Amino acid sequence: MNEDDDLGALCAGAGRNLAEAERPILDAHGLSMWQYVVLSALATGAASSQLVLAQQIHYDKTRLITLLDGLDAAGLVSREPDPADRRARIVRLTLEGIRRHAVIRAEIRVLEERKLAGLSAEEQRVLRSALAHLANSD
Amino acid sequence: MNEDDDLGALCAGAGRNLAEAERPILDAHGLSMWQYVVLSALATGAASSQLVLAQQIHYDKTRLITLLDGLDAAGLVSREPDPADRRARIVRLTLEGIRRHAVIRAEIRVLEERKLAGLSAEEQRVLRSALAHLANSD
DNA sequence: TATTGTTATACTCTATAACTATA
DNA sequence: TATAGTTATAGAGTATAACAATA
Repeated sequence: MNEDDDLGALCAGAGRNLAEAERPILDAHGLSMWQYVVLSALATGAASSQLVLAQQIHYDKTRLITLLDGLDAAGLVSREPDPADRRARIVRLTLEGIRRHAVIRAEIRVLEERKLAGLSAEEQRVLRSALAHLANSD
Repeated sequence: MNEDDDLGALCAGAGRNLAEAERPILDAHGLSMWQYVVLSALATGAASSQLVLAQQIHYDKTRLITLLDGLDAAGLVSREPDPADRRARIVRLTLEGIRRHAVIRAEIRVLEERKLAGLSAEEQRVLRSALAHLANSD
């Protein structure tokens, strides 16, 4: 992976490296990457519907169902009908879901710090800022 | 996509954004993303075997075959037996492959510059350097 | 009539195993 | 015996269509 590669190739390489390193952590907790993505999304607040959650994480609404089934069975998320629109189901973390997500995230943060070793604090700040910029640019 | 998200999520978000923007360019040239990845890998020099090429781009050697079949049929790559080991086939870009890759890469670079607008030259340099570091870190 | 959640189905992508040829 | 390329098959992942409940 070379610095004058396409930007997309660089992002893909970094993302693959991180994903491979995170897999053992998620495996140890019995979660898939997508399930962890759901927990992370819900950690910032409940989703007003499953459709909204699916769009938020760029995932298919039909596939989200089995994903939530697993998290529900594990007691990590709850789905309750929205009183204001009983078609929709509000998805939120349970107390156990909050705790489990915090544990996994902490482990992943430790891993990230190891991966980022060698970069200055300023370089790390620019990296995060630039990636966020790219993710939201048109 | 928020700056204090997991680094993996940030890379995934930036990578998805770039990939979606690049798709129309590749579609216009009748190539898949993986086929472009092959052209890019070969642009830096011929691959001594298909197995080496597969490992280089983190792709399955069995899937690489149909990928190369397509590129071969399009006249963009050639596969010749290695005189030193006739089991292996040396893969290289044809003249047309070199030309086509250069054209596509130029279009992608223009796109990248648009995506990077808003970041200073120094920030862009740090971004590329940090991503290359992440892609190769243990 | 439109939308949410759901299920069922088809399709694509990826991984595994076995075969041929060379070494 | 081991390896490169290939093919065929099975499996996982993803997308599409149709249905029930509610708006």
